[in-house]
Amino acid sequence: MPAKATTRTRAAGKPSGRRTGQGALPKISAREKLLDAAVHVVRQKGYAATTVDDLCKEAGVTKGAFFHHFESKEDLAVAAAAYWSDFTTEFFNSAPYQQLTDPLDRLLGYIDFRREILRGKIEDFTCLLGTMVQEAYETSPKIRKACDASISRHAAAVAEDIAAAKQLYAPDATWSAQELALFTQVVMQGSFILAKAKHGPKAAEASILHLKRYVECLFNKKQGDEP
Amino acid sequence: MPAKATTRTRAAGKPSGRRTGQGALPKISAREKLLDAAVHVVRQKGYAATTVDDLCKEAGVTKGAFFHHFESKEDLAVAAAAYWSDFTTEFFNSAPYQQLTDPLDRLLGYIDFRREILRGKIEDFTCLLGTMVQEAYETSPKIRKACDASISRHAAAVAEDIAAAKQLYAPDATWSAQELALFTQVVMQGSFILAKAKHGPKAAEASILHLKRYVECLFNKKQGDEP
DNA sequence: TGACACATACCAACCGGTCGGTATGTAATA
DNA sequence: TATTACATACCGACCGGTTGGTATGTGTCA
Repeated sequence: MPAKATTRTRAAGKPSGRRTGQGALPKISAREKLLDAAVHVVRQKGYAATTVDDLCKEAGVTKGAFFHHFESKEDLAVAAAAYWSDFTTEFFNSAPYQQLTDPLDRLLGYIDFRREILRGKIEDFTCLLGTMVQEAYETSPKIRKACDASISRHAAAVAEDIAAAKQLYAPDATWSAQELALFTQVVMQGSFILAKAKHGPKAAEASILHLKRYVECLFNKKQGDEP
Repeated sequence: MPAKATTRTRAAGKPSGRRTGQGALPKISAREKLLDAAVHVVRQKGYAATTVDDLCKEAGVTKGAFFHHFESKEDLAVAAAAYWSDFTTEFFNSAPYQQLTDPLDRLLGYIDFRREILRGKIEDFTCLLGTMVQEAYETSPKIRKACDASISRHAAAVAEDIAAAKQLYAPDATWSAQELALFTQVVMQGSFILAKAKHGPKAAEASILHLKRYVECLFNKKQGDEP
């Protein structure tokens, strides 16, 4: 029952554009509904296999609305990458590990957190950017660049903590914070592919644990076993 | 003129089935030409975006030939996964690092080798399986299973060396050879995604170097810096 | 009243797959 | 050896449904 209520809140069809200011239902535009739909459907079926009609159906809008807000399917993909980037930035910024004061704790907390959120359906925890760039890197430069920008943005945020931790605990190490941050993203993206191949998150979780152990190794932490 | 001659040799229509035993031209069937085409085109455009006509054109055969050898596009994808698996198995089995006698040397040689072959066009060094499973894990169970089987086959080969190295140099370690082998594949697959996003292999190379450093760490090797 | 945010109706190109047919090879029979 | 019978490999025109995209209508709000 709570589930149904939650869904209805912003899903169902007709009386969509009600109430501008007052109290409830801040109104969700067709544009945002389509972006939400893209985030869900593309992660499930892939970009090329997702049709404009699929997205309209999922969003509960018509094709007219789609092409009113987006020039093309490719245009929507670019917008979805930015939308996803904003969403995940907010998501990780408000995650519990951000409260930790030590940058190395925060980094390890980030890695733990990424492992912990591997729950539920695969299309709900995998990454939109990795999915899209894998398909479109060659055929659509715009999508490729949008995905690159969003991945790099997230990596840069991780790199900040890495750089701070390095200055504190391993100032003379030869590796760079930038590259290590990208390596964390490599492990995440690779984990998603393994999760898809094996239809479950187990191998992905184990891989992220390996990543954690590696980071601890780089910072000369003792082999702390705490799953 | 040589170009035309070369193309004619195995492409053009009529006198296809010549010479059974004698000297030259062992004859390449339409089936194999289509599998080769799939390996190339799917890695470039993705599975869903690759049309049957694309593959026929690339292979220089007609649609009739396609559906004579394969029941469907999905059927070809499954066959291509096995074809790819056979090809890569042979490829890695005959790689130079296999000559090394120490299993840990062989493992590190494998990782170096995987980094070294990140050359040329992206679609020529990325993995068909990762590309296909990313798109089809949910929509095509057959393709998903075929990709899983081929990835697992390769991982199992890597796991053999890891297990042997572990017995020799780290018999009491808590990690399993199986999981570490899967982790190497996670790093490879993730590296390909980063290479696609950044349109170049640099970040991928750096990540595979991190993987090597991690393996050295697990085996208590000193930080050997030798790019 | 005009700009905006949609909905409806529609199209041409394209896609996976089918189908009738041909060319060539092969094995049995006479 | 010639004939028949059948199998394999392949061709390419064709089909119906789908796809991204367009043209046009309509209600709402400033």
